Parts: sequence; structure tokens; C-alpha cells
Amino acid sequence: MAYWLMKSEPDVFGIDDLERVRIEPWDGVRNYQARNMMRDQMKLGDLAFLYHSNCEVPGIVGIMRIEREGYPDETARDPESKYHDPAATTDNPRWYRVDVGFVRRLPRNVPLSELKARAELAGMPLVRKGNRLSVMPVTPQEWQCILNMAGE
DNA sequence: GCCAACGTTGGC
DNA sequence: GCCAACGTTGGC
Repeated sequence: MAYWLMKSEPDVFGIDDLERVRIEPWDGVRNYQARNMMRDQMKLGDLAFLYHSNCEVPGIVGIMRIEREGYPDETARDPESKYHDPAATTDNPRWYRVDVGFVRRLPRNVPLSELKARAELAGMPLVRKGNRLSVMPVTPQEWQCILNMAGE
């Protein structure tokens, strides 16, 4: 089983929303690196941290589970969607999504400022300046370190 | 709201 | 295939 971290803006979709809906298609990802990971590497039962970005206190707030492996992101072919991509076709969907499920909130949120201060986490793309990757792998060591920081 | 850093696009 | 221009991300 692998570990991941996925970013979302809480104003758009945050932990409160996930807890309410329980399962959510993770659509709208329009970055090839992130797409490839969702399409090729994420497996049913993998766990992922939910990270709140672009908000007052950016940080990790909860845990999700992959409930469905990569499949075409239909929002790309929907002209009404803000994620519409004219280049996406039925033959070549171009973009993929997974379904994630709510697992639990962390006992306390772990803000980015604390993640940056940890030597064990210095290898995470998340803490590197200018990194915009919205889906990234997390090592078991990093996963455990963050759980500890969250008070689990 | 600002702006640095980055990925993508498209002209050549 | 290069690279400038552009749009986006996301911390602050």
C-alpha cells in the first residue's frame, strides 16, 4: 500500500465537504505529473493526506482513502465545466481522476510552517519553494512523522 | 492582492 | 526543438 498527499483549496473543497459527502471524484487535476500518478500508480486502499492550500493556514488536515483507481475525468469533455479541455476526446480522455473517501480528521492540523521546520520532511516536494504539484507520493517515514506531529 | 516560480503553448 | 510569452499556483 502506498501513501500520497493531495492538495485542495478549502474554499472550493475541504475536509468539511469531504466528511459530508464521504466519497468524492478528485477531478480537475490538469497537470501531467499529477495525472500520471493518479492514472498509473494510485491503488485501491492507498491512503492520502488532505492538504489545504491557498488559505489562511495551509497545512495537512485529514486522511483519505483511494476508493476507485484512475478513470477518465469527464469534466474535461464537459463544455459547461470550469475544467473543460477542448483537447480531450472520447478516444483520448487526456485527464484522469480517482475517487477518494473520507477516513478521518487528524487530532490537530499540521501547518506548512511546521512541516518546513522538520529535517525528516525536507525531501517532500510540498516544502520546496515554488513547487506546485498537487498530487505527490509520501514515504512511510514521512507519513509516520506527520502522524506523530498531528498527535496520533 | 502581490508576485515568484513554474508548466504549457505556440511561433519560428 | 528552442524559448518567449502567457496563465496558474499558492505562500505570504
